[in-house]
Amino acid sequence: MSARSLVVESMRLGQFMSDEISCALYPYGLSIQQFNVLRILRGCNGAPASLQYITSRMIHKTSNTTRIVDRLLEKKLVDRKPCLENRRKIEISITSKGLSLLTTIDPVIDEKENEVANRLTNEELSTLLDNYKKLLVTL
Amino acid sequence: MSARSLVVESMRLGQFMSDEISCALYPYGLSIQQFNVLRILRGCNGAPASLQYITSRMIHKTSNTTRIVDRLLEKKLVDRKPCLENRRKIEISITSKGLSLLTTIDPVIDEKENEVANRLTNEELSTLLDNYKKLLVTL
DNA sequence: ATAATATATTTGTACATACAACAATAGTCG
DNA sequence: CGACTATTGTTGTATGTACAAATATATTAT
Repeated sequence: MSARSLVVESMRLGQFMSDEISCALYPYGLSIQQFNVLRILRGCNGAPASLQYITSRMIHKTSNTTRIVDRLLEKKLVDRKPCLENRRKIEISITSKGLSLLTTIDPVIDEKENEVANRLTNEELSTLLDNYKKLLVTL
Repeated sequence: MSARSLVVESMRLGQFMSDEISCALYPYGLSIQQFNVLRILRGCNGAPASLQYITSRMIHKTSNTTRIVDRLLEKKLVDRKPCLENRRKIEISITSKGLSLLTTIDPVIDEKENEVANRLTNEELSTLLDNYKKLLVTL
């Protein structure tokens, strides 16, 4: 009985978290995946990233990074250049417009994240994250 | 720091669970949402369900139930009839073909669910589900 | 009874997901 | 070099997600 609940409730919680963040992002015109890509790029500290690298960091591994980056390009939040050393690759980097949008959004997301996390004690939170790790092992 | 992890890791785990189930369903030509709807209908024990009822039970509340039911109809796994008492409503029920497909799939999904759940002790599992409830409260 | 409102479902559009096929380039080995 | 294979990214198609508008019917209030 609990086995089924575990799967269903984990999906439900994941969806809930996703909804909370999507909702907070709505006023800024970003989808959660677009936001995710922007944060990955910011994490590169100026170094350009390949599509492959971005994909490897995304939550939904099979989502189509090409097209998500296309939309960020249209909004001029990222730049895309061919890589000179390896012409199969492209180099993607966040623009200053992208960085400043993230700076605006950061506190909103932080607050949302804290609001949810505060429903648990620190000990509960740490135990929960430990259990996530046990569950996430891919065999 | 853990607050951000909580959100991201909850999404990651939800995605992982979803992937596991989707993958198990692949040979049967059902998406996870289609499977979900079939199980909801089976739970009705013969009583027909409205679209509204089905939507209320789904994990992704905003998904478009009309179109998911359309695909189940094409596969003849469900029936759709206008409701005589209330002509705005439609009555959806699972067909015997749908029921027998579920019977085939059940053990496969059960095994997958147990495989994941067995990574935790019963106590860990029960604590985890309790914490899910605390997190899922909609304010 | 008519108008206003609420309910139940469908349709439209943009975006995302999942999978597979394709094209271009790079690396390897005869 | 030339064929083979691997890597990197793009494109196509079907399905699903998210939101809003439209349609049809039912209910409520005047």
